[in-house]
Order: sequence, then C-alpha cells, then structure tokens
Amino acid sequence: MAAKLDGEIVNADAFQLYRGLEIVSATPSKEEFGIRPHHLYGVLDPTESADAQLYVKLAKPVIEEIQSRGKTPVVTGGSGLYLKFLTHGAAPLPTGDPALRAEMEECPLEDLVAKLTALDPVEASRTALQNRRFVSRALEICLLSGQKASDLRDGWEKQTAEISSQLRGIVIQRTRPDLHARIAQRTRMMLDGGAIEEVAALKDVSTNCEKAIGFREIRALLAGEIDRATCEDLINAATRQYAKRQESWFRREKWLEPYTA
RNA sequence: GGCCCGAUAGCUCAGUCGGUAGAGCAGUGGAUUGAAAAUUCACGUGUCGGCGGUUCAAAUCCGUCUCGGGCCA
Repeated sequence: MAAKLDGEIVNADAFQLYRGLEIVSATPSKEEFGIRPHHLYGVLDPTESADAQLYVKLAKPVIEEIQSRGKTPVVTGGSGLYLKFLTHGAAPLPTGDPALRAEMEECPLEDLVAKLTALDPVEASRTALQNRRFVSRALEICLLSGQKASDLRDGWEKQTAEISSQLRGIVIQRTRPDLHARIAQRTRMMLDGGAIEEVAALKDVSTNCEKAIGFREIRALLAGEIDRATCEDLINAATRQYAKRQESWFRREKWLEPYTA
C-alpha cells in the first residue's frame, strides 16, 4: 500500500518501538526496510517505558514531516490504544505517575474502589470495578488533577465522531484457521531465528518492555523452567489471544474498512 | 504369557457412602483514552474407552474385550 501511495511507513506498534527486541516483536526485515522508508522502529531503549502519550509525541512530528515533503504517511500496527490516541487525540488527563501507581499497587482493590466511589461516583459507576488497572487509572486521574475523572473524560468523547470522519484505513481480516497457522509459523521462525539469543542478551528492561509476548516465555525457557515445546505453545497461545483482542478493538473502529486477505 | 495401574470436555486432571459430571488451561464473544503484546468480564451436553451384568438408579460395583503404561517371566 505504501508503494502504491508513494507513501512512507510509520510504526504504531508498541514493541517495535524498542531497540533490541527486533526478533521477538517481528520488526520488518532489512529487505522490507529497503522497499519504502520506515519510521519509528527501534527508537526506544529497552529500559525506557512507553505510553500512548509518548507515542503521539513521537509520531505526530514524523507524520507532519512526511506530509511536508508531499508523501503519504502509512501508519501501521499494532496497538489499538496508540492508534486511537493518534487518530482521535488525547483527553485532557494527567500523565500516569509511577510513584502513585506503586503506592496503589500495595492497596487492596476494594480500597481503591472505595476511594474512587467517594471521589467520583459517576466514574465509579461506569468503570469495570474488577479491573484493577481501570480502577487505579480513574483514581489516579482524580488524585493528580484534583478533579473528577468523569468530568475530564466527558469533554473528550464529544470530539471523536468529528475527527474519525476524516480518516481512511483498512483492517486486514483472515479466517481463524489461517490466522492461527500464520501465528504458529511466525513463532517457529522467531525461535529458530534468534529470539532466544535476543532475549538472553537483554539485561535491564523496563517493566513495560518485558510485557512483550515471548519475552517472559523465553526467560522461563532460559531459566530451565519450561522446555522448548512448551515455550512455543505458550507464545502461540498468547499471540492468538492478542490477535483476537486486536480484532475486537478494530471491529469497533468504524472508519476502518475490512480487507479480506 | 501372568499380574498391577490407567482410560471422564480439544489438553491436563477432579469426581466423597452408587442418585445421569466439574476445575484449570485452550477456545469463543465482549470491554478498552496516557501500563494496552497490558488489564478485565462472560460462556462448560461430554457415546464418563466398548459390550454385557447387578440395581429403582452405575462415571462409581461385577465380568469381559480394546488401547496405553509398568512389573514379573
């Protein structure tokens, strides 16, 4: 598509942003990099933590620069949340605070729910209260901003319909058997192609970076906790589940047209 | 050839004193605005290996056959 549009590729994959994770994250090959210019691959050190806001900060200038040269940015990936931020903008919310998060980690979930309910009952009523992540984030917004998360988030939701009418994109669809076969092939190629050595070589990684599918599984293999076949099975299952979540996410993005491969 | 153990959901296995079965994982669907390759919610009919017997009633007891695994020859 990039070739057809005289375009340049911009990565929107949370893990292909990192250096040193090329094999595990299935970063494009040297040959693929040669076909069209690629941007935002391997731009973060594994010790750094990324988030959706940082991604937008990285991607916006790159996209604008491509456009200024008269080329078409072809954004591709990966993370639904990162893409959503890029395409629909960020709500005026405070950035996550590691210290506060660490503090909240120590609290039982019910305490966090109680605090959120006291500070912002509206947000509490529309948050999945079993989901520690979501509860923590909503509470974090209240605590850091001194305002109600529900108020801050409401404004943002009104803008999105307008923005999405200007977007153009496709979402590739495959049958489940085809998808699963491709995932199995991809995992096999990774493990045979240096993924184990790649993970062994990474020493200090951020808690963010170590969530890459394959990282923990290969660490367990290196530690002798599981064998190679089990490692492969675990990576396959995690990848299938991720692919399914991507399908759910992108199905809701009405501006994306389905493309059957 | 003889003896012992096993056979229950796609996989690994539970299943009390007989009352027609349930967990984990996998799978399927959903949620999702600064951790997102993360996090989270919902969904469990399967000749209980086959055949026969006992019983009001068998995954459960008895017999036999088949297939695994082990021990002895």
